[in-house]
Amino acid sequence: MSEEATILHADLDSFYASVERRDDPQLKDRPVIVGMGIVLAATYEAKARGVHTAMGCSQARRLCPRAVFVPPRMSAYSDASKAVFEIFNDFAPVVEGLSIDEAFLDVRGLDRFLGTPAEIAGRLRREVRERVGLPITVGVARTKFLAKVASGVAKPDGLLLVPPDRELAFLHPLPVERLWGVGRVTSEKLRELGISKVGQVARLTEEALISMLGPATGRQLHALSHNRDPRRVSTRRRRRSMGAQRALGWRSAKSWETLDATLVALSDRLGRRLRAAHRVCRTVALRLRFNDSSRATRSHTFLEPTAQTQTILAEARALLAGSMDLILDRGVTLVGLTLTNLTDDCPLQLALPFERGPLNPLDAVIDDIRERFGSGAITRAVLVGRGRDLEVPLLPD
DNA sequence: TCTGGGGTCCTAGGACCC
DNA sequence: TCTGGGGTCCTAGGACCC
Repeated sequence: MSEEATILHADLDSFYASVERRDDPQLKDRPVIVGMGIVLAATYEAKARGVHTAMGCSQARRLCPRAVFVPPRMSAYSDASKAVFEIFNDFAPVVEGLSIDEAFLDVRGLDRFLGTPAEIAGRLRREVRERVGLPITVGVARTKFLAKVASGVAKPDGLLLVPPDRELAFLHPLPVERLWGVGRVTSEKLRELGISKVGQVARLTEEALISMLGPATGRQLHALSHNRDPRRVSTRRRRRSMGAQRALGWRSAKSWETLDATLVALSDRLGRRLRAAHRVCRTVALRLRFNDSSRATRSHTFLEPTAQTQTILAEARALLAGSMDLILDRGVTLVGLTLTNLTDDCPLQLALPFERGPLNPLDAVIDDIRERFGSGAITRAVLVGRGRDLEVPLLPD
């Protein structure tokens, strides 16, 4: 871990709404809200009036009558995102995208070429403004966590560097909701105990936090409240699941034909995405939401991975049929499919017994494949692990 | 304050294996 | 046959993130 603040967290402000404002000069001086039905993004004038994402549009209109409502244009946002990430890549050798509109950049060791981290952050903001026409906020700190907190505090259109000797003085007065992993439930638990500031969390022992919030959350909050975050900036890990869902509207009866048509559409969409990504899945999960806001998940794991729409659809239908009682009882408002246990769709995949021993297991696997298929059979190897797959370049003998 | 669509990770119980 | 210890995989639910 670097001793200096060299990690940047760059986050586009009100991304969708800013793109709309950039593309339509008439929106310059008015609050902009993107969404149909619910709010997907809102400019800061609208947010100041209490509008936030996932809020119903009718309520947003009441709170902010002057706002212009715009339907989303996903392809425009995707293009803008690509242009911004190109700039990110000009500024740092390692860029870790977190979503369509934010990324971590590690700028250590670039002083002589590009300037100090603060100078780099300033230039990055100017470039994004000039070349793509969008406002962006950048936080700079020694850890990923603190860089993200810094950008959150500096929003909108800001730049904030937290010097290493000011970290805890900056962090401890902030509300607990700034900690990564504190959402509605954890925040309520903490506030019931009279804990509302990060500094108060930092004064608790790890054992106390674990007994209050469970091992994972307890350990994480203890570490973060002391700004202990050893994660390095690294290029994005592989996706571990792929999903699609459809809201069916509220409190109206749905026919089985409607539900089945929804499953057909979702399976088709996911099958296409899976094949386009050259991946296969082994588990299909059906997700349901009901009139009373309760949820249920039903899943099935195949023996062999698949990317076929028909296989996915058949399993989705079986899972839906198995949930008939629940659906009749509670009324369904949302249907989703999630595919997990994703792996690469390799033309040849072998699972070989893995024995511990002095021999490098990868060498043993490679030898085995060469023995069976000839020495030219292997062009690349992918080690499938829990968190990420590792691609290993192989040199010919 | 009941709401979209896309994700990640954790927990816990049961089946099964050595 | 019973009991113990250690491990993996599957399923279901939940919290959290943008």
